[in-house]
Amino acid sequence: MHKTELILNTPENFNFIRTVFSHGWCTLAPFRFDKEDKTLYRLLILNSNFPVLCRIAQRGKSDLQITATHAAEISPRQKSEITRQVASCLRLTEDIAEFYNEIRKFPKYRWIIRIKAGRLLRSPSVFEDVVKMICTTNCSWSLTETIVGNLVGELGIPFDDSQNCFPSAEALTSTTDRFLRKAIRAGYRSPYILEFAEKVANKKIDVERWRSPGLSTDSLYRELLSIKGVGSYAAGNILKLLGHYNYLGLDSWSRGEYYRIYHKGRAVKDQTIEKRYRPYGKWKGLLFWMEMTKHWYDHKFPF
DNA sequence: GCGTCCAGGTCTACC
DNA sequence: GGTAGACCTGGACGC
Repeated sequence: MHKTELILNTPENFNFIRTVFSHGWCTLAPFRFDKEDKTLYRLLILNSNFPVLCRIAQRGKSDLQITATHAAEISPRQKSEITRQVASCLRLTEDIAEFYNEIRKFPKYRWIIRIKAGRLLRSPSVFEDVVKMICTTNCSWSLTETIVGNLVGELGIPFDDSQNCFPSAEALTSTTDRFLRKAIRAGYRSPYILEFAEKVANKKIDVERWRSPGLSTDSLYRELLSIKGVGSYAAGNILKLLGHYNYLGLDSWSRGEYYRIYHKGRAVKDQTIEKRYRPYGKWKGLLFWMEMTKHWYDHKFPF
């Protein structure tokens, strides 16, 4: 195996741990976080079929150190592709300052600026984020981990005996509904995953384009809802990973947190929740998520 | 050990 | 546009 050391500069308002722990993605394969060493591990794919294991850790105040392990020498272009993918996962190029400027007007939310939170970890590809989001619907987190772990273990390109990359759309289309149900345990989500993978593999939709700047949030939301298995919860949260925060993406967990924080556990209509966050405009989805997960930062990350 | 309920929803049919 | 019922799985819970 070959090793390559890379340095990634980070913005002043970036916090590595807050970003890794922004939601549960860091526990889903092929992400892995070592809490002892405060190190994020991630398998990346270069040139469609060349796996690279990245060990990502804080180095000093404003740098990340990436230790890439790979089976053959890599070119300068491949090195820059590694840093590009890691930067994209950690949202390093996203201008979070605009969000901070907006919430600075509200003293109760200044804690977000103080701890440099607000960047949400995402996958190297939109395809992976969408598949994973479908796998979070209507089930426990442990089942999501099982389904994603099985997808990676059964269909991903192997890096070594114990670690695989996230499978491509093409790899998923080579399977069957029965395989996804029985071997992957994806249940009724199986035809949804298969249909989405087929659309991507056959280039009927170009989901990676969704990360392009300047796209209309509402048209992206409608496009997401047209994917079978993606409803308002999934679409709202996929949008957050695309850098659009206009939708709350409510689910039973976040509703429960809202009821607990604002209504002593009593259920209220979704419209009531929407109304509370309306003043925050295009940032309301991000602000909602930060507020519902504040206790993770105060106490302990639950995953 | 077994049955029931429900969890970080969505789809379809029906009104 | 609103609602009811079906849908996979697996862990928690009561008996």
